[in-house]
Amino acid sequence: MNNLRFATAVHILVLLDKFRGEFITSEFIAGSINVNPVVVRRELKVLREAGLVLSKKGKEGGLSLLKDPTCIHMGELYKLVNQENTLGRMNHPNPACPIGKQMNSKLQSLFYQADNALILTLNKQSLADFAAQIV
Amino acid sequence: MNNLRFATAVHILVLLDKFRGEFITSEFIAGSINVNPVVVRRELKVLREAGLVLSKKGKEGGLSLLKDPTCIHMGELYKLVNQENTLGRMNHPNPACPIGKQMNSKLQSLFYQADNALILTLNKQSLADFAAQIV
DNA sequence: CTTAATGTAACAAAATTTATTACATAAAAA
DNA sequence: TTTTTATGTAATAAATTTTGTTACATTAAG
Repeated sequence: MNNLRFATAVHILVLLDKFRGEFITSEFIAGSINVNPVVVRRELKVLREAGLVLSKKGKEGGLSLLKDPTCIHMGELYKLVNQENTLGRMNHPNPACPIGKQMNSKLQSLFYQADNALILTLNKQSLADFAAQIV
Repeated sequence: MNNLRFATAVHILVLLDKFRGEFITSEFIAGSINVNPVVVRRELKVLREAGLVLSKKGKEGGLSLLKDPTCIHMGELYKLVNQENTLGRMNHPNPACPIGKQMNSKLQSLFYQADNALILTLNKQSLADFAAQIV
């Protein structure tokens, strides 16, 4: 997760929360985040497909928050934008090594536990909670 | 953390644990992990500087576990190999945007909380615990 | 019909990560 | 003392991932 996706997704959702009821453009969002609009649209696709966001095409179109921000939890969002293991990738150990060949199955369960614990922690905070910190 | 560093560090330490008392070479470790020996030595540098590992140069040299494996905790190890935020990087929002300009300080504290929770979870498991799963 | 928006593919550029080569240094053993 | 075998690390190359950009199809309001 050495990327900007979580930060970008949160930023998008906070803006949508602050402009609840209205439609704002990806251009506007991109201007606030300071990235290319296409990057924003790519992230919006994920949010839309997860049912968090509504998009309206054409003139007077734009984006709008679809789901209740008190029901959008940060862990859920993290899972959405990060499909990989939080603790990173795994090697492909030498199958001829009796120790190495057992490594990945044990790492996998450690990674799984860690991901779950992280998501549970993040789920304690909703988008509404987070956005409320921003005046 | 979209890299192999944590998996690599754990693998190294498990091998050192299994060969406790002996010196094993970075070449041997690399052979088990299936990576270049230089990658292993780079990681060993971090482990050595943190006092986990002892290295002996020259003929008959190699690596050996220095610290008691029941006192090496996974969270500590994770911190060692991952200096960045677990939840990723942050954008550089437009300072002219009243919402955007507040984003990073709030994200920073969320990131901090998440990192702490993750490390606490990982610290419940020691190297000894982890290695014991591997016969 | 014009205008202004999303949606996406295709490609380019940048940044990060891993692999490799080369060689200095150290220490044991012949 | 010389040879052998290790670590340590710099420098560079290659691969992969991430982000940026361009282009254009599609959609809908006015």
